[in-house]
Amino acid sequence: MPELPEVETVVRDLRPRLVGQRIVAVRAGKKALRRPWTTAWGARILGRPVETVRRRGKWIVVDFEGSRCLVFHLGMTGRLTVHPPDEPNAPHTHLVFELERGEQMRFNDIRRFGSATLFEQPAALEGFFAASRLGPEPFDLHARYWQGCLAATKRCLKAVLLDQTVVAGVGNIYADESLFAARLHPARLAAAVTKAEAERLRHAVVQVLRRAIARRGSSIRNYVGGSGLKGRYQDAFRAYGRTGKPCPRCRTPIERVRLAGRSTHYCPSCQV
DNA sequence: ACAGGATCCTGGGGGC
DNA sequence: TGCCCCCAGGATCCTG
Repeated sequence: MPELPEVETVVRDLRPRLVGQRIVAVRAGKKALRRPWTTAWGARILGRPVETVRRRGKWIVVDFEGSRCLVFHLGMTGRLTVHPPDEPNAPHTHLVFELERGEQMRFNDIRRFGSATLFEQPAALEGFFAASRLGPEPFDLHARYWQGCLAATKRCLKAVLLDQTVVAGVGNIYADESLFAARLHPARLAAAVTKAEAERLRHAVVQVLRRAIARRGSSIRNYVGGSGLKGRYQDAFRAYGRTGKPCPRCRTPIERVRLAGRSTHYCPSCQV
């Protein structure tokens, strides 16, 4: 579910609620997440103040004083939210972190594609990102690197945008919205686009992501920010989920196809 | 090496 | 109402 704008919103919501606070208790449910939570990890983060809350791609990083960090991925249906202690746990709550002031940060995930992992050192986390070959942030995407990535693959544009080793943070919604904004057909062979088209797409991704962050991301079914608030960018979609509705540029009905295993929405007339 | 498909999971919606 | 099928903001493993 959550792509870069949603994850960024969670991070911004959590930051003022967590930084400077200590975790006084951790409780874990029984069901396994994507990467298994190790019971002993709870004890290793107790009593240390949270130093920073940050984002890398679709990953949420909570750094503690003294070098340990907790890293979350929200998968498709994950939520990381802060609640008053007397509020009952929603179904599918897998981890509860009790904060010293009494509130609780809860990790909830219906489909359990998400994960929570402890790293002992920042270097271990960097090693993990390096091992998974996590690509650069979209906002740091250099023109030559990007053009090189496009030129070096036989895949279509949609598949390249979804590839986290090329650029980190773009998912199905923002891939479609970026391609629409750049007026590029999602099935276009990446290696066949001109330099000008590649630049159009690079700028479109940044613009779409910034606008989505400004609206706190997109809430279609499960997503809420760290404060429990929904996003509003779903009301600004121009292609994603608009199958059969008129293209906001040329009124041609938006079409839907399957590309790179994912539903893909585009205007067959003005995306070329 | 690369690209595409299957797989992990649960729940909601549509059709019959 | 019930059942079955398809669909979903993602990443990883397996195959050809």
